[in-house]
Amino acid sequence: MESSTTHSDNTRHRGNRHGRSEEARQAVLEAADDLLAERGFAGVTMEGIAARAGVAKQTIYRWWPSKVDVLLEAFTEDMAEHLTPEDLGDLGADLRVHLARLADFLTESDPGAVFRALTGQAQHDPQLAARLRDDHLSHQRTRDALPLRRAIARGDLPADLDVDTALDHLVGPIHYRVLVTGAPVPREFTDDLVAAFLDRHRAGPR
Amino acid sequence: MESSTTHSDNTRHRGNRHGRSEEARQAVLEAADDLLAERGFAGVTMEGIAARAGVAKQTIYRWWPSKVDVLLEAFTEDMAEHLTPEDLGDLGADLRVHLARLADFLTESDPGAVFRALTGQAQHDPQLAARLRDDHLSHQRTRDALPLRRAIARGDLPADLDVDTALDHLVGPIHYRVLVTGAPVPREFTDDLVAAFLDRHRAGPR
Amino acid sequence: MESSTTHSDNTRHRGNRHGRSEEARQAVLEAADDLLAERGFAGVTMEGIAARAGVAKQTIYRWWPSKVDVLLEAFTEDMAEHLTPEDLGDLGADLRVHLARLADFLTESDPGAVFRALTGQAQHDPQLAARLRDDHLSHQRTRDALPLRRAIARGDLPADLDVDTALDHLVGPIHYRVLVTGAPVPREFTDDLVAAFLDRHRAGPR
Amino acid sequence: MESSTTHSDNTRHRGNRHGRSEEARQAVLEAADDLLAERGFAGVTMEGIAARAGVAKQTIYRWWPSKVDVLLEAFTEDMAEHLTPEDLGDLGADLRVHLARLADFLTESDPGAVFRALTGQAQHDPQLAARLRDDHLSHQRTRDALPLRRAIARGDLPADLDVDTALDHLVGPIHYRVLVTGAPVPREFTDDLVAAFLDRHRAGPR
DNA sequence: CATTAAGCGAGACGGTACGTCTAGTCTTATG
DNA sequence: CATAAGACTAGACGTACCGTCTCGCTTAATG
Repeated sequence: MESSTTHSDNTRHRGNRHGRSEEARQAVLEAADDLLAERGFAGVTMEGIAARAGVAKQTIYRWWPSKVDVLLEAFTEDMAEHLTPEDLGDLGADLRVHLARLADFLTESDPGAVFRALTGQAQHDPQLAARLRDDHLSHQRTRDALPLRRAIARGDLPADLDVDTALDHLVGPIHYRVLVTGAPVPREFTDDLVAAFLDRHRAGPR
Repeated sequence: MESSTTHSDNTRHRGNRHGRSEEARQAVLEAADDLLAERGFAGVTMEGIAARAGVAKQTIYRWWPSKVDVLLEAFTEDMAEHLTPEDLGDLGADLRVHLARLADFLTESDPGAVFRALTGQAQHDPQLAARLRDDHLSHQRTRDALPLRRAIARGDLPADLDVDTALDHLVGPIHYRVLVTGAPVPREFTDDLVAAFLDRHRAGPR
Repeated sequence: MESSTTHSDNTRHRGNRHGRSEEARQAVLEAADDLLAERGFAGVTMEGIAARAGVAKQTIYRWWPSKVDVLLEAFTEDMAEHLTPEDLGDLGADLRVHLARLADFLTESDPGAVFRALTGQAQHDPQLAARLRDDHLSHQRTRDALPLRRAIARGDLPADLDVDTALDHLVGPIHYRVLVTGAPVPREFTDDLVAAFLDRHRAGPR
Repeated sequence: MESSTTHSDNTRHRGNRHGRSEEARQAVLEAADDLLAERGFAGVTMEGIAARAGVAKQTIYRWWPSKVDVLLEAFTEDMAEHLTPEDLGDLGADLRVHLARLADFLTESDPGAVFRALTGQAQHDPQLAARLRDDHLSHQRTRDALPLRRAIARGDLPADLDVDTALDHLVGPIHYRVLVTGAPVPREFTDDLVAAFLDRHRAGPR
């Protein structure tokens, strides 16, 4: 939350040679988030963000190339702490909790809505798609994989498990419902995904 | 002015008391398709379609409410015959072939690109999402389900199988790769999906 | 005042394939005039004209390249009938009346204010200067010369009079006061200009 | 870095408690002049001057209220020595030389171009008009009047001559050509103005 | 000789207007 | 009566300057 200003007094600067105004930055990110929530992606415009944030358009263009960059930063800031799976010491429990939280994040939360919008826009914009993958998705997949890696370390899963493919089987159907069919993603659905995964990979060898 | 219309009368009407011009309709659909292929979704504009099709904007608005409707109709027309699973008499074979064709359709084909664009846009537009589901997705899911229903009829799958959930497990990871991670979807991946499904549901009765 | 529409009913069209909207044209010209009168040249902006005229900016740009073109057209329309010297049959009387009216036009009238603004702007813009000269000034000088030409025809002035130079002597000091010194241009001043001219050119030969 | 500062200390201060930086002042004036010459009045912007002069915008605003003030100062500095009529002891000769130099100044010189631009801008800005009159024009008119006043003192012109009006007759047509018609102002034209003046005012007493 | 205060370059800020683009509506003449 | 043509209102786009505001540096007179 502490921007890279050199001084550390309580007086908030409003933009000068030390760098940008943290105040303006926050106002822009919040305005973008609010507009997305209230009016949808098409309702997020540079003019709208500027007006709502009480900021000049040029200030937005100075720091963000486009409105998706604003949303991307807002998104990154919002989630950060979210969606890191707990370590309950049990693969099944870890996965059940994590997938349920993932489903909830994607379908219910505000940052989840931003994610859906950005993923939608990424279908039209390969550069955005790449940025989403590099800046966000790769980290999330690393977090998603934690329960599997811990289970492998414990010997609860075979050491040669194809983790990437396993993740796709686990989270793919959730994203599919969210992005394509629009069907709800209840706890039974995520639990069943975990059950299918455990059936195959843990029951087999034992 | 000579477009590839399907009918072959020598007298081409251009819109009059006989009803709408098939010529104009085809020109619009093709122009929209071409623009999507050449310049991406943002490059598809009503003005652009009209200019390219040699058609007045009003003519487009008369028959289609928005540009996504044009794309939707072009898409529907294009796919129709695609993606109806064959009946080889064997569940595993049916699914393997079908999922491989689905993956190929989504990642390689022109209508697949339209589908990705429309699904992307549907994230911003709930009405489009509903229309996509009603006009297209529901039919596709019915087709996707055919191998499962045949297997149930044959007794190769339990009668109480939750077909919807099963479909989500089968096609969800494919869509996830296509829409989210951008990873390729090779034959091994789709075959593995089928293997996981068969392990779980056919091994049981054995 | 009758624009070049082909039909002649009383129904005012609002822009279609027959051509532009006369309604919009008039609204733009009036708005520009009003703004110049109320807020000065800097207060005349494309956005301001559009807002005041209840017209889209694009409509202005469609027909006029810049705000000075709008003012130029407004000016041309406004003056037309003005400043054609009467024929009283007497050189002195003709000139005295005409110069007095010219002075009044330049210092008091609304179109005179537009003329001053345009002439001011022409100092920054050679193209505007050329257009002002070609479209307006040359015609005005032809009108200004009428009394002289009639006097020559009557034999009241020598046939070899340098009319251009004579005009400069007559109207130059008036413009100088208006544009440079800002001094008032009373009737005595214009009458004196005429007296000086007559002293030299008519009194001499006789 | 070597600018033409008037003081000649070896240590050039760059602005401190002793007062403003002469270096910065000169750089600003030169930059404004250069921009006017190269890009016209519209090309003279505060940002442009600052960038070209290597000076902060604030420094300009600290000393000049607007860009026309910068130009006005540059202009005043440039002309000063120009356009003071010589005393040849003969009214006709004095006037002929002076008007020719005036015409040349207005049409050919760099400061003449600045004068035209400022006079143009003054049509849009009454405050600038007043300042131009007070700071510059009044002095110039005093200088212009010198030959007349000397002739009056010598008895070559009537003591009750209306000097102001006489000046308007002499220099008005020149300014009119420069500012309005754009016609050239050759020596014959200025000589003829003098001839007309002498005819009227010197011939009388004869 | 350290302090202090003014001028400086730098540059971010809230704004306004620019000129362009596309959306979606409307009107008319043609076939 | 559907069409091509195209003018219309509306509003977002991204850019250029405006004039204001810190900020940290430099510098010379003051204490």
